[in-house]
Amino acid sequence: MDSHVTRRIITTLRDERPHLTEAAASILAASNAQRLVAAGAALADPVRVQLLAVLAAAGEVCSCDLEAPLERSQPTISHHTRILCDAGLIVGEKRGRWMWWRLNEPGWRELQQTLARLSGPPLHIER
Amino acid sequence: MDSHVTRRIITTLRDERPHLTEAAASILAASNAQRLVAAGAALADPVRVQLLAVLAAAGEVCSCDLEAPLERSQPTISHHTRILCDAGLIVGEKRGRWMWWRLNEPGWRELQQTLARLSGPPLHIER
DNA sequence: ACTTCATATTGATGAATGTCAATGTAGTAG
DNA sequence: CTACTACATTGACATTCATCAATATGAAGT
Repeated sequence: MDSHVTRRIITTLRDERPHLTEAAASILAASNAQRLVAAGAALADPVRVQLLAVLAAAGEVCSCDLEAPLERSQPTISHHTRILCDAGLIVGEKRGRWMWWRLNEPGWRELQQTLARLSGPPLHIER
Repeated sequence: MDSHVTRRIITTLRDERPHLTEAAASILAASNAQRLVAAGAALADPVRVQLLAVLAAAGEVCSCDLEAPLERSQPTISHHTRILCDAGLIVGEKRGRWMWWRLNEPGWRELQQTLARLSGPPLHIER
């Protein structure tokens, strides 16, 4: 018998406790978890983190100007910008032949909210 | 020195533009970037994110009670807890033969500060 | 039209990663 | 000491990923 399992628990689950899965879902819905994983994967590479730092510093940078600071080939830069874009962390705008990238503030806000909810002071960030 | 770069283009780089690298470093130091990459890698797996959600919901859970909700073998659970622990997102305490895991609040705080700095606080977190 | 430049895509390759069975280690109880 | 339990580690395998060369797309200028 598994007896002692959890210590601090949400009131609704205190007695039941069969599936921590449900309690976890109440904190992090599946769709949010999925986006968080994508954001994590985007942040899981030093080149991409450096890329974000460059954008944070310069505000807006085109792809070709990323090759030098990141010391990667053009296809590799394109690969990384795509991953960051898909994760919602940056957005690109094509002007002429240049692709201008910048941080996507809404994406960052959502990420930080998800992390706040997870790391969670058991508070009500609640709508 | 201009230091505070804040987000919009820095005057010193507008014309010069040789090294975005330095401007990026002023926003995200190498050691912080490294920790961010580790945290990102830790969050880049759905099983680990689920594990974090379980801990967030239950407060403290031992390894053996993670196998069922995560639907993974014991070695795999051990593998994931190790990665999350190395990333500073969880901490474990051995009591008896059980390993009790919980979220590591300082680690989360640091991560959120790094993200806030990267995402371009319209503010002055300024040091 | 043609040329040039910036970017995206494809294909290939070596490296990293998630998974589990098998085994090792340590703590508890008998 | 022996047996059992919780967890960690090792080894092997399949998958994913980062990288670049080569090629394709597209946009602007001549």
